[in-house]
Amino acid sequence: MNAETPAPTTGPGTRERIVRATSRLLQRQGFEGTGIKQISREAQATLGSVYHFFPGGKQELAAEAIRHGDQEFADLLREGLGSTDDPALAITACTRLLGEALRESDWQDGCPITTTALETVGRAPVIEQAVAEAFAHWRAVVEEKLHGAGLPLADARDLAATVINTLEGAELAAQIARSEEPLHVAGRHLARLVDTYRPGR
Amino acid sequence: MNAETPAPTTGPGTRERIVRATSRLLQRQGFEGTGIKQISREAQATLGSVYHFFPGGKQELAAEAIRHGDQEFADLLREGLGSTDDPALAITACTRLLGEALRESDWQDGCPITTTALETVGRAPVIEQAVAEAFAHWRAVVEEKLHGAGLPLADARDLAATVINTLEGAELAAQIARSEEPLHVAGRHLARLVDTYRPGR
DNA sequence: GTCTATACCCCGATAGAC
DNA sequence: GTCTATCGGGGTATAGAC
Repeated sequence: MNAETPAPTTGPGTRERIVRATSRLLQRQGFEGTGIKQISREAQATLGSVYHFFPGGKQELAAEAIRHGDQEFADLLREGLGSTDDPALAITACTRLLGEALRESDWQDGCPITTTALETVGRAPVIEQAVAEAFAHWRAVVEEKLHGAGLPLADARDLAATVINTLEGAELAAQIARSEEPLHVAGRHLARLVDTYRPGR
Repeated sequence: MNAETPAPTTGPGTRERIVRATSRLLQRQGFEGTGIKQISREAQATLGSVYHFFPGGKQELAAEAIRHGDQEFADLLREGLGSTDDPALAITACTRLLGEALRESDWQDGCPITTTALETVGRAPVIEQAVAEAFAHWRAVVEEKLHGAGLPLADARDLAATVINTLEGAELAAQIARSEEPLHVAGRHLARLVDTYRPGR
């Protein structure tokens, strides 16, 4: 069923190096600010290889990179949410992880897909689709945590949306201010909000 | 003190047309996706005029456009916040205004500065400065409303940050989903959060 | 699958006439 | 202040050898 048969002892194959490099560049420079030549350079692949794997050009490549960023961010959410049973504390754990990653990258590595998402609203359907799926995925991860902790499904769903949206906004603010504080404040407020929906208070 | 002496009966002058066109284009296409030639075309000005008024080139022009968008967004916030004394209801009024504007523009006109802000993090100081001032301005507008409604100053300050950040994230989600719902959910959650800080409950 | 060369276009910025 | 012409470089994408 799987057509891929990579060599056993080598590192990531060409296709994967291209996707990874694209994901990182889109995160830091956005779609319009990133060139395919730059991608091929950073991925240590030739331009011919890029178009061999992604005949749809820059848009197809960006859509695949968005899916890569989707998984990356979901992994971070799962790590934070899995650190404790308490749903409110679990969310503040996420804000802490996000703040640390942001500081360590000198405030460069924010959400891996937001910049590209904004640049392509209403003008690149394949990318928009990948973006919409990523956000839905992240909301589902949070919703599952909140519902699993005893919150009614409808509340968990709405709260998950606001959790993701507030994390997005706070991460942007943290990048602009070059400070983890907006994320920490968001963590406290989200925890407080979630607690108002808890059965046992 | 003021060097400007515009003709009395004419419309906006060349400089202002350029700034307005730039602001709209940055809102919809971002910094890297917008060309100076396109700006001069839409502003009905020549390339020479653009560089006459903005010798610092694209960055200086973008910084000025950010300041324009700053005022625009602040005006919308003041309109929403001024619609009622109740601070929680005032915030939901803002989400309603944002949702209407978004829908009317076919989900194109989100926050006027976010895309450019993200694209230029850590790489264009004059733009970053204008962006930081805009966000501080918006937080101050919300903070004043909350403090004026009786919230302690420290609470009002922190809440204002989360209000702005959540509005940013919800607006992004609304553009992606092509739906006002994320903004409405954000409005309900923010109102609920603010209410937990109110003295009289 | 990988590589080079290249077609064709638009970019930001400048020069200098009017 | 306005306008046109142009410079040098980089953009996406393709062709075709190996």
